[in-house]
Amino acid sequence: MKVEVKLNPSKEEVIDLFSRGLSTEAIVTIFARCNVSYDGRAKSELGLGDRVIIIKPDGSFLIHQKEKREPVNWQPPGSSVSLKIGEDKLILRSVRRKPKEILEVGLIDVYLLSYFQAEDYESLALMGSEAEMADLVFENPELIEPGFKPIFKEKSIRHGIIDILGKDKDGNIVVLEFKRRRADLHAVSQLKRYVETMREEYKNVRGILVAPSLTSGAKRLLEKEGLEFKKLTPPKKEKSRKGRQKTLFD
Amino acid sequence: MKVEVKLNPSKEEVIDLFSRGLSTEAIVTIFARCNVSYDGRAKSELGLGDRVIIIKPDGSFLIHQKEKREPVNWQPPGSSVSLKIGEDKLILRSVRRKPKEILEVGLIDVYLLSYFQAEDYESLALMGSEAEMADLVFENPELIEPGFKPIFKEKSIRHGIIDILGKDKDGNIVVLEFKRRRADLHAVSQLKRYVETMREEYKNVRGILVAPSLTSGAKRLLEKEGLEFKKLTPPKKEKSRKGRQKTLFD
DNA sequence: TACTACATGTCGGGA
DNA sequence: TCCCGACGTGTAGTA
Repeated sequence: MKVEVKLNPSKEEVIDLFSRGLSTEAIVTIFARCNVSYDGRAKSELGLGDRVIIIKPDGSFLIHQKEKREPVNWQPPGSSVSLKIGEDKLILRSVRRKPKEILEVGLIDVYLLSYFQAEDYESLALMGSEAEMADLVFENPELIEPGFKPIFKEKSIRHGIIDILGKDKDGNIVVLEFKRRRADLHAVSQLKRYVETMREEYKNVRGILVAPSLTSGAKRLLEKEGLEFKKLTPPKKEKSRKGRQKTLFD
Repeated sequence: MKVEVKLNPSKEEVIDLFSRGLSTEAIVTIFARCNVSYDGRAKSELGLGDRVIIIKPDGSFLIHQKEKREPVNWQPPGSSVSLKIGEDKLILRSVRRKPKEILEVGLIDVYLLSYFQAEDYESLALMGSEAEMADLVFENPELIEPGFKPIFKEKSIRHGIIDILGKDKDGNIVVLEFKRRRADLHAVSQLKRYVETMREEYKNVRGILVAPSLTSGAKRLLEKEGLEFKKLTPPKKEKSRKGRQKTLFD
């Protein structure tokens, strides 16, 4: 049986179903009225309300309110969960070792408890990352400018890691920084850091920010610093593989 | 009835329960074998497997595999969901308008479908943020050094926003940048950007990175740039309120 | 483990 | 709306 579910379970049924879910490497999902305390890197309190609680077999622990993409509280993979019997309620507790973090959920009223023995051997194939932009340029340097020659990819230097380091047709050293989305001040600062580091050792160092667009502030700073911009949108091509996956959109 | 649930629902039952869940502003949760296609800012494909799907009344759409804190695919709040009848399967589709993004889930086998009319009027009270560090220093400037006088908080300048801008006992301008956790290269670059912007107009500008600690690289860059470090850990004090919330830890 | 940087980041605040 | 920066960011890759 892949799924077990109990509506309005008693305390004993919660304990039973929860422990069976845990031991069978299932995803445990709980709909409950609860309050939540967290203490770790920060500290938080959440008063009573109805939430969806998900506990994954890898220790991930999610508490979702009825809005937003983000869980209101959580614990990352590797955390250890336990269910304790409090005075008048059950308490779910998840502990992370390093850094030490404790999440406690007071289960005031459990509306539903379920577990799901999910079988999943697939992982996501994503297209359009910054890495793919850099790969594309490394293979097709003329996308930057005629005569550009990439030399290093992911080149570690004193104060960071340069996406692509190369030379232009005049022998200038060129630092490329890629952004898959509109580049902001942060991106310019990053490029500037790499360029300044290279200039400690070399003359004639150019810095080019490669992105689909720039924020107004990024453009301002880029120009002030004498850095350059090259418009390029990340490719959404599938990486060449033997068996091509058909998509739902086909 | 707050919760409705159906094990191994038929197509018709999926359609019925799903639409009732949507119309009642409930959180809809589905355990299913599915495949997923996404196209928008990036593009992705996910082959067949068992996942937990959550659709919130604000349009948030989450697809969780059995590992990790992060959903493998998602749609943010404001997206519009619909359920279509495909040739041999149901297809869940969520559309975001701007930027245009489409998420499609092919429901091969629905093990469980439920909805949960969650009532929740509470929001998270979090302690230990960077903003609280800055507030603390604004109230207690001597935490930085004797004679420090904070003047502006969240001061917008040409290339960014300075956390705290003030003067030291000798009349030097002081830029403070706060990090609630170990500060890295990025943090130093950020501080350097603010300091350089201020130096366009003023002499004697100091920059101090205020954080619990520094990465090795951050320390290296900070020293090279003549910037300073002040160790400070974010406070986890509750903001003063009338009714103090008792925690589960009490 | 620490460091570095990406992310379909998400989210909130301010102009 | 865009811009800017924080986030208990999480996550992957690498030394």
